[in-house]
Amino acid sequence: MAVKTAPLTENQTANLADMFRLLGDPTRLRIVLATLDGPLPVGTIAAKLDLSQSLVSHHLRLLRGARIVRHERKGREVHYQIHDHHVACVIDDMIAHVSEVREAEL
Amino acid sequence: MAVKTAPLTENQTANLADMFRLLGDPTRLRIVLATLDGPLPVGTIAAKLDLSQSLVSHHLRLLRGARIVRHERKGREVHYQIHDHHVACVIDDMIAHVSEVREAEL
DNA sequence: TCTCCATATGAACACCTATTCATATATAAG
DNA sequence: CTTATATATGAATAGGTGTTCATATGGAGA
Repeated sequence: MAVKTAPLTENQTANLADMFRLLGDPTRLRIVLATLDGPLPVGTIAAKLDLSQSLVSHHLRLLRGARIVRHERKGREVHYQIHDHHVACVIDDMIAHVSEVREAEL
Repeated sequence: MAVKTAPLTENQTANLADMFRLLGDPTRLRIVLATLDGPLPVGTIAAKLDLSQSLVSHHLRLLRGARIVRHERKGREVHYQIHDHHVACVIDDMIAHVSEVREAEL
């Protein structure tokens, strides 16, 4: 199936690149992957990934700004989860692609 | 639909991040988007996007290494196109996501 | 109020990388 | 072999950013 590609505006291209760029850092990507499992407080994410609380918070701020994750206060904690299932799909597709490439290599 | 996420190995996560990172640069993304239209020689891509030949070549090298694009010699020219339709799908999904987000904002 | 805990934020630095410029390689034609 | 065109490559640099450390903010309980 050929893909129809209507030309994107400059802003659309920039937004698109931003999304990819934010997912392009290994640490940040690990954080995003962690938020796929469900709403998790910042401290739990940091502990699970063995990262400093500050670093996780910095990254979550960026991810929040791009609407890759959503947050919700629960008492003193702030729980983060993937923003929507569309973002999750994009990530899953890329995982599938990477897997296929690896298979083709072997 | 909830997404089942089998934990990825360190290498898989790194590969995944690399794919996203390569698509995360605006200039490189524009080049990738251009290759969606079909096999194009380097010079044509450079001209169409108003970029230097050297810059385009550098980026194509990286994209080739990650199997995001494929190349084929045609006489003196080297034609580039998107590597496979799976990569095209990932990009289209992200475009759709960005579009949806923009709509939700207005 | 004060204290504790969880998270956010600001500044500073070190590293990475996108870009440019110059040059090399490769293919085709005379 | 020489010339011309198309692409690739190497080095150098300027700007961006991921990380750390220190500190601030904010909610919960006494």
